[in-house]
Amino acid sequence: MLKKERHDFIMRQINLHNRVLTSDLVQLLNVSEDTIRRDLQELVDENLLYKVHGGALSKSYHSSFDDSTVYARDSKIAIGKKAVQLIKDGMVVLTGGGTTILEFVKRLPQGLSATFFTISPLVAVELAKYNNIEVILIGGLFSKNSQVTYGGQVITQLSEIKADLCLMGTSAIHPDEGLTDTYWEINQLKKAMLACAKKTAVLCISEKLDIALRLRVCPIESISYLITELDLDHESLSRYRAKELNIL
Amino acid sequence: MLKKERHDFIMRQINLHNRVLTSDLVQLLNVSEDTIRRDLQELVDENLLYKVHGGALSKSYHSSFDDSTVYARDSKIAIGKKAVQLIKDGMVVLTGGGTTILEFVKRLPQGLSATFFTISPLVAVELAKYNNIEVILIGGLFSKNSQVTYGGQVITQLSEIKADLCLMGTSAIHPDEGLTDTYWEINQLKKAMLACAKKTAVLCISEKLDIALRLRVCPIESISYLITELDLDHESLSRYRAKELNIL
DNA sequence: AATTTTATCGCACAAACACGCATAAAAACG
DNA sequence: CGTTTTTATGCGTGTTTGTGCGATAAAATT
Repeated sequence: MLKKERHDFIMRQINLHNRVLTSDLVQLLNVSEDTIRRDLQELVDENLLYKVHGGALSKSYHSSFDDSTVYARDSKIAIGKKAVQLIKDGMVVLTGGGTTILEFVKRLPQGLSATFFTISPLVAVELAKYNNIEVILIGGLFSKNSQVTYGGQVITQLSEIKADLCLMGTSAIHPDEGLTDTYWEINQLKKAMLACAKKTAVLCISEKLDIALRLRVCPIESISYLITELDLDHESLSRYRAKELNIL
Repeated sequence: MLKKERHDFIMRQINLHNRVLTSDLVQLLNVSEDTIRRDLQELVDENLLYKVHGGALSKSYHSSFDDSTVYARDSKIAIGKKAVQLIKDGMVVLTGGGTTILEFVKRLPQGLSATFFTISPLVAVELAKYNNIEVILIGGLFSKNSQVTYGGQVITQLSEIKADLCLMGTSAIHPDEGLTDTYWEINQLKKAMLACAKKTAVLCISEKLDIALRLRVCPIESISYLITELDLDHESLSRYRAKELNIL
């Protein structure tokens, strides 16, 4: 392999994952650590990346990437980390959209090998950064509000899927009313998603607890895991703890 | 073997494999290293390839890396503006992916009312910013390299669509060889896209002109519009002007 | 503080390269 | 036709570049 090709490869990895480990590159490219270090140094000289102990970072990662505008980002990161624990190698996972799911995806382990179905283009793009994850985007009408695909076609396709786990964000959850929503189409969509997965995890920031909206998606019993940013023994969760529900 | 024949051979290798090693050429062509080096140098002087230590790379091999800063952005904006002229109210448009298409989408007029099918999640998200555009994302396997959906499911869905216009980016276009590509799946995809649209516009920055890759998508006659950033009377376009093709 | 991981430096060696020169075939010319 | 000029190629020699190895230093981890 030519040096230039190696450089291109490294830059592709960097642009894809925003970071790269020296040790990974050694394996992937089958050259010595010295060579990788020299490559990285040369790319630094060309001002194409930042070098750090153990690997390198994308230049654009720090400057142009601004997700600080995400509402309650810290909570969502905490939820994302917890959700990652549910994912094992070889699983088939179905996800919805939303910023919480996105934070979850960003925190998946690099080497994970799994199959992900998703109705969110943004989630698909983020998932594509993992080499060993197969990503299937479910197509259909694209919703301008919630940035996911919806409609009859989506529901038809969902009915053909059998997933081990479904991860979804939520608009509202209530200990008695269960999962609820405001829009008919989204409601239908969530029902279909639930129906095709063995287990369901709901990702939910604490401020959406104890709220019930107009349309019912499912009772609380249909949910396998509730993941919030709160401690397990937090008072707000007591009424959920009583139910048949794993709380993370 | 004549020098010209050798040059042609080298260019063919480059366009086919994106790269070539000096040592391989020595063997294949049965000449000394010096001769190969001189050949490569001459091809560099003609601006036909990129020479590196150990061999040479295709000029158009910018393909999938360089994500952070859009390559040749100004050209792509110019192309996008031209392409917008083809879009009228009420049209059904099918688009591929890529940075050129994205620049096109960003330049659509605000009030436009139309239906867009797309295989690119990023394009879908961008299109969703227009209130009167209905966006349908075609789902399927998601390609990590080209960031579009592909595979059997996509092709099946495409076969059910009838679009007025198909807009696609391109890897390579050649006056005699037509549209060509390197990957089988993308090749199949483009064929399917062409098949379901009444007219096709190819968006192509000038440096991808006159290049032929391994797999053929369609002859030049199947294309309705060729859109580049060049002036209409630019010399590089003369060989395309001869064909049945609208040049913008 | 001890241990492991990652970096840095100098060196060695092979592969790739540039340059001048020699040769020979092809082309141009009287 | 013979001579000169041009072009194309290969060889020898010295140089540069790319890569890996070992020893040592620095950083992270325990």
